[in-house]
Amino acid sequence: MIEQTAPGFKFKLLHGEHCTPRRGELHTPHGIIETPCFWPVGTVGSVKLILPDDLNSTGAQGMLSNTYHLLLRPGDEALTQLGGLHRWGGWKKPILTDSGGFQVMSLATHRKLSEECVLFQSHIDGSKHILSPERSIAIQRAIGADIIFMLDVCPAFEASEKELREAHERTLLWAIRNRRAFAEFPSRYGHDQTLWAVVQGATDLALRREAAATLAEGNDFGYAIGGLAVGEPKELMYPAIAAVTETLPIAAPKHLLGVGTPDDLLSGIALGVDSFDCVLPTRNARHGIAFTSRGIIRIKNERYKLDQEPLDPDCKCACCRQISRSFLRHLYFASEATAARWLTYHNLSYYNQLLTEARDAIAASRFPEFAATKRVGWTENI
RNA sequence: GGUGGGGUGGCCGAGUGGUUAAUGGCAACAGACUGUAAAUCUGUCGUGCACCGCACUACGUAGGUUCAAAUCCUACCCCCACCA
Repeated sequence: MIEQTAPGFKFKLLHGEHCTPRRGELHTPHGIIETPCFWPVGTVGSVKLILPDDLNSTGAQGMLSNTYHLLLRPGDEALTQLGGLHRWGGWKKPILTDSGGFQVMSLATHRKLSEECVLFQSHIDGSKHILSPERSIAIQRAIGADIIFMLDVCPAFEASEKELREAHERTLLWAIRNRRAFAEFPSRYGHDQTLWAVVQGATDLALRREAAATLAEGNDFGYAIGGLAVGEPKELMYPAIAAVTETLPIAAPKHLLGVGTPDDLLSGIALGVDSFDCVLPTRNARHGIAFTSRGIIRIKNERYKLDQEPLDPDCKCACCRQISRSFLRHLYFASEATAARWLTYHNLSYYNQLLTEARDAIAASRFPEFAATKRVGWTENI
């Protein structure tokens, strides 16, 4: 069995040592995560609309939060005084934090990028905040996340060749500073943290391999694949993922940032990805979309007006056990917050059920067959 | 009975002679969303069709003035307020 350790952490590959898909266990100071797994996104320290207990019952094993947003408020000083996010936010399972690298892209109009750092102008009050590899590590230390990511530069899909190259090179240079800062700044709350590198390179396979190979020399505990699902066609996304997972060390856990749809997860798993995070199940829930084993349901659509079926007859979640599509539609149009809450709860439950089944399928060496039966694309569930 | 105000597309509500099939908002219908500036945003929304265009019907009702009217005039109907 392949296993790698770091203070407070262990990643055990239970299946897929020399091939994909992989089935594993990621031991963290806040519990063991069965991989492949999905991390729901709680940008400001909380998954929107969902209480920690409910998040727990969706089957979520961890939560991803965000450095930039928590820097703006409450700020790292307050976080330190409050004892870190685990203590402050009530979520006791593992926490993963994005470094703020995504905001380099998503908030491109609010930042200035230099060789040294990113200067953000707050989208909330216009105040200025510097995010450098050192600052990002310091803030993630203050948050107390189990897994923290290196500050990277995430290029936009439309980025020019030159911008792409710069983002790639800066990400590699910053990796060194990220590691140094991680070594210099101690963890704060008596539990260990682990630093993962972020691989960029857009859909350029050579660039991806180069980034992965260079970063691998740093012997980081885990790796994240960034800069995908930002608008590029899927035919380009999947090879980019493969280029990275093939190049990185087998023993290291690999996270695919910001992906994706249920089908993307199945594809990612097949390519050797161990974990995912994405806003899709939560954001789309608020926008009236449910993911189901038979396709998506746009609950606003008229055809669900008198539909007494549950969202997904095969789903075991509390929503599918208790209320119908028509009632959800009614709640949605009545602008009841519970509509979005039910849908968020269902979507997260659905994602986690899918991954639980995927892990079982991997363990039973029948993942390809399993995945084939689960792919639904973006077809509508009627 | 008198005086004043008002009747606009499913609803509310702008518009007081000419780029008006008629601003907005709501409702309705459809779509987008992938490390969350998003419980947000976009499109359609009188009818018909050969539907990036054309035709028809529309601003209480009926007439009238005018090259041109939701907008001006007359009558009538209805609603609201106040006064008798």
